[in-house]
Amino acid sequence: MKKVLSAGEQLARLKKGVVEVFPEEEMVAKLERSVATKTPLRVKLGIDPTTPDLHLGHIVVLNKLRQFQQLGHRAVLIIGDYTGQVGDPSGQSATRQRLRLDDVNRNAEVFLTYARRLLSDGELEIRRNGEWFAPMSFAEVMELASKMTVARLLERDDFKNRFEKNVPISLHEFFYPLMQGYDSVMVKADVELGGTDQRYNLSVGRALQRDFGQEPQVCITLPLLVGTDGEKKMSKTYNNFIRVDEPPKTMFDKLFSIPDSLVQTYLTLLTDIEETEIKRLCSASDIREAKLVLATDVVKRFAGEKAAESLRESYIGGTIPEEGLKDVECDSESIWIVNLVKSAGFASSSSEARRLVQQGGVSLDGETISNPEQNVNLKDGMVLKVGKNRWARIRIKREKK
RNA sequence: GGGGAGAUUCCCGAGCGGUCAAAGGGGACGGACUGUAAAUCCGUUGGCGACGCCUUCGCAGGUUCGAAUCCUGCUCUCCCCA
Repeated sequence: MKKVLSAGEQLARLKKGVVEVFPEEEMVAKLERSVATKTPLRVKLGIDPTTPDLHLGHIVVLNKLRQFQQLGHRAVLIIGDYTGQVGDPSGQSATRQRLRLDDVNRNAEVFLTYARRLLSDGELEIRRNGEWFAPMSFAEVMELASKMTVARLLERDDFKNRFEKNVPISLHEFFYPLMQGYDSVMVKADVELGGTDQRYNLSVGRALQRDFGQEPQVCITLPLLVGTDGEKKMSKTYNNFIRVDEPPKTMFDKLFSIPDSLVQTYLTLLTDIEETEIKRLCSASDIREAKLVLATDVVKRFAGEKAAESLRESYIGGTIPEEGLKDVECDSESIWIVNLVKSAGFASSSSEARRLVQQGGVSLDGETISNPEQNVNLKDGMVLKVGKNRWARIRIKREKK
């Protein structure tokens, strides 16, 4: 392990990009004790695997968790296989559809794949909250429920609004914050991370830990990442997101194409680059340099150094990249252009593919194909480009034997 | 329980018997310009190997040569009164 930084230095690094550390005095105390006793802090992050569609917005908190690891602390990642079935009511104006355990488990696998790429294995503990919720008896559930009052639950706006507007609140939704808080008790968390929308849930964890005779955790909230449109929060519904499983080239291009006003935020929340360096990059006359750093750094996390560097160089040189493109398999060397675009997943219908071709948005190895009736001859390794930032590499599938 | 309004293509929203694949706006996508940014301009926005054909206007029937438009029933949503 590298040399241990002082509590003050650690705090300064950890505060980068965060909205709130509360209570901050307790954070300082915990860090000081950790340095003095050489004991890592247990830093909890709970994730409900409610969707297989992960985007960079989900990565912000993971990134912060990693920063804790880099300072020698222990990451405790909780997969909410039970809480996921309840559904977090935070920010919801109606009861969520409940998920089945199979779905939750499948989503969890996807999530873990990416989480492992970002976090280091060393100080990592992965727990599922079904581990303690599944075997609970009704009596134990009642015991837990007795720790919370209805008034405290109704303090939070989403519940209050629903209650006042007579929108139903199912009892199981009331349990959600309690469950999340109990997770903190079970893993004896020193710190818990979450988005700003998690403020209430995080504080319930503190209260419960105190009830169970533990030292309460410190809560850290992080901003919700703004989407590529620069306005609304990143979300699938607004179609302003960058998926984590995006082909590297696409991810690079999307990151490069974000509005200038967003560059500083993205660098702060998605990379480990220090604040002074970020300021310098963003105040430079040519902001493209900052975008280049951002795109390279983020892509490196997901696709590896080699692909990221290759993309960076191809961008600087204006050439077609060697690495990082999505592959499209074709079994014939001659194909109708419309079908090629469709099979690459760049159009959902022939009509749409035709339009793209007619509008001059489709090119093969840099040569624009404008006739939608055209059959093209393919060679293995050719690059298909659609629009400004959708690319794919052609792979001819050879029939064996 | 009583009374009223409405369900239109991704979203909002016109259309009220043929000229409707359905105005307009938003969004999205493509092109030009640029810095693969913003702004601006132009174009596209149901499907089909496609100048023709097929399927769309809550659901199911009916009237008509012809229906998103008229009639009947059903489902759902919203508002007012109790």
